Amino acid sequence: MIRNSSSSWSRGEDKLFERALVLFPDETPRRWEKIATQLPGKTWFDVKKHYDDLVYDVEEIDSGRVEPPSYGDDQFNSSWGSESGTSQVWFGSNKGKEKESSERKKGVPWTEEEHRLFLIGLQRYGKGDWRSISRNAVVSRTPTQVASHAQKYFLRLNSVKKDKKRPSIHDITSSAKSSMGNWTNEFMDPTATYDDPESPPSSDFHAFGFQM
DNA sequence: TATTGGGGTAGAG
DNA sequence: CTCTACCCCAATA
Repeated sequence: MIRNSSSSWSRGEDKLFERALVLFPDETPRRWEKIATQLPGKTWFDVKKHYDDLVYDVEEIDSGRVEPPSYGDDQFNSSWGSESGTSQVWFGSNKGKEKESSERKKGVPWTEEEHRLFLIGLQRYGKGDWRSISRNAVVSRTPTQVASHAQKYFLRLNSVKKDKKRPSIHDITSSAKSSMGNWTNEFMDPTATYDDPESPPSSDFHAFGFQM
C-alpha cells in the first residue's frame, strides 16, 4: 500500500523530484508546474500525484504506525552519498522489534524512505521543528536523529554546491554555465547538482500544536 | 593509509 | 528543544 507511484518513478526522477520539492516550497504558486519542469516526461499532474502519494505514505506511517517499507528488499542499493550505496552496517535486520544485544549504538543508516519522509516533513513544518518532523514525518527517528541527519544533509548540499563553483575563479559573476549545462544526465549521480537547500523563511504553519 | 561519508553524542544557547 | 562542534566508524580513493 505504501509507496506506489502512478507511473514508474526511477531513482533519478525521485531525486529530481525531491530537489524540486525543496527548491519550490509549498508557497510556490504553480508549484507542480515548476517542479514538472525539472522532470522530463512528467506532467504537473504526475508530480502532484507523486507528492500526494508520498504525503499519504507519511500520514499512513504516522497514523497506523506502519513501519517503513521493507528496507531489506533493496535490490538497488540506495546511494545517498556513496555511489556504491552499501551505506553502513546493516547489522542484523532490526525489523520488528529491535534486539538490543550488546551492540553499540552504531548507526542506522537512513534509507531513502526516511530521507524522503524527512524532506516532506521539512517542507511541511520548516527547518527548525525537528520534533514535529520526527513526530509526523519520520516517526522512526527522534528529533535528535532528524537534526543530525539534517545537519549532514544540508552540509552536503552546501558542500556540493560550493564545490561546483569552487574551481571557478573565472566565474566572477558567473555566467550561464552554472545554470544548466554541466550536468547532462544527473540521473543516478549523487554528485549531481543539488542547489539551494535553504528552507523558506516562513516558519510554516503548525497545523498541529503538540509539544513534546 | 588518507580522505570522505554518515550517524551519534556532547556541549552551549 | 535546537544549534553547533566533535568523535567514531565504515567505505572508498
